[in-house]
Amino acid sequence: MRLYDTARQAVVPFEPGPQVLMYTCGITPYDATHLGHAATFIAYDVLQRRLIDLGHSVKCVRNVTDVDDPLFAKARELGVHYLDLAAGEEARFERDMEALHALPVHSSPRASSAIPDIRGFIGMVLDRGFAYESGGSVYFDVSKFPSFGSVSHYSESEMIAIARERGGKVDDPNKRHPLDFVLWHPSEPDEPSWDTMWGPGRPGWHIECSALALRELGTTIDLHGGGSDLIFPHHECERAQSEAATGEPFVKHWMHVAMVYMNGHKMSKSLGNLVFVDALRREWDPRAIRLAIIEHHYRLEWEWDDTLMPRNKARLEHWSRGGHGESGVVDDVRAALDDDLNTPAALALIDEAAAKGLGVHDAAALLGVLL
RNA sequence: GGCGACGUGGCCGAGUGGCUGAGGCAAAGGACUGCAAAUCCUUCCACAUGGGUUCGAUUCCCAUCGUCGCCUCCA
Repeated sequence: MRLYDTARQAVVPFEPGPQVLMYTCGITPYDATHLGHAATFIAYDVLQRRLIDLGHSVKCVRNVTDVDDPLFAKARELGVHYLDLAAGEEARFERDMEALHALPVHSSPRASSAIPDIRGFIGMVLDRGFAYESGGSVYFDVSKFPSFGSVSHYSESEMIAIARERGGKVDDPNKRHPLDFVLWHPSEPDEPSWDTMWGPGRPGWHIECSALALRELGTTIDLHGGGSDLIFPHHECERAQSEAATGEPFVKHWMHVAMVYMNGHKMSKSLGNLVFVDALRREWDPRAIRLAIIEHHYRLEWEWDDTLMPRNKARLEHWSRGGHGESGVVDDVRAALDDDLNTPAALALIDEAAAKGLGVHDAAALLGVLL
């Protein structure tokens, strides 16, 4: 199968061994799952299904970021403990994913479960000389890592210029280099804090994924994913610290899922242009929601609009009318998926077969849609 | 500013180096109806702009313009 690799900026063969090690960045559970989240994880679900269909076993880890600023802020606002908020939202996310018929992932480790791993991981980075302590924080030393930027393809001078332009942490006097990022930093008074040999505090944003990937999957993983908004800085920093810690390649293949738009803008909480999965599935068959998502190619940005659900409800009914006899379209669907996960083409093939009155149950099942 | 994506008829949205071009919605006309709705039939309308490559481009390349995204909150 061929997939686009963000780091190589090209569609390249993706030919993992019998067991595929896969890590996708999950959610920060402080609010309901919206279409953008669903689209991301459904894309990886379709990938997983095809890999299993090809005979692989897939070990997919999807973390839950339950130690993070937006979660603390929301918990503060609601007056609840951040872990209570996280547990509730995580459960809601799981229900949404289950309703959309997503395969269960191998594990969904929480950042809060990884503090000992993070401590050890930071120790590794420090021991190998890629990080330094300063002012109660531990920073990654970007100057020691020349290939910083090779995932996102920003040059160092560009990143510095941007950082300087935006102000903020560039001028942090504890930093040696403006692009150095935090591995560990002191907590605010009302934030959780853990003791370490370099001082009390909490993990930096990127470190949990590196520590969890190492803990659950080992030094080198086959495929790492997430939303395209995570490419920089998150995945750039993650790769740097992981390779610094282990000395081994971190990720063989980077796969990012494009953003979903609504009313011409990226679906985001600040704009309020959100469609929540739990609200949507009160009104529509979850299979139709899945179809509405995979009607789009994972790598292209797309816009949510009101015609999507009626159209895909009709599509679902159309497909269901065929008999159980198989049409031979399954192999065409496989070929479409192997071509950079071309789900729009796969749907078109099935539409066509269904229009001829052929059975498309197996082909639909390959996409995670049980008729 | 850097990087990236995109720009197809009123709207959404496939697709292809060659009589130019799915499908859906909308609209118009007709059939049907007591009148409508629904349904069915028919019709209308497009490949951002300028170059280049080519026998020939909407499709490939370059530039321009435009829209949008990312740039340490974000799937």
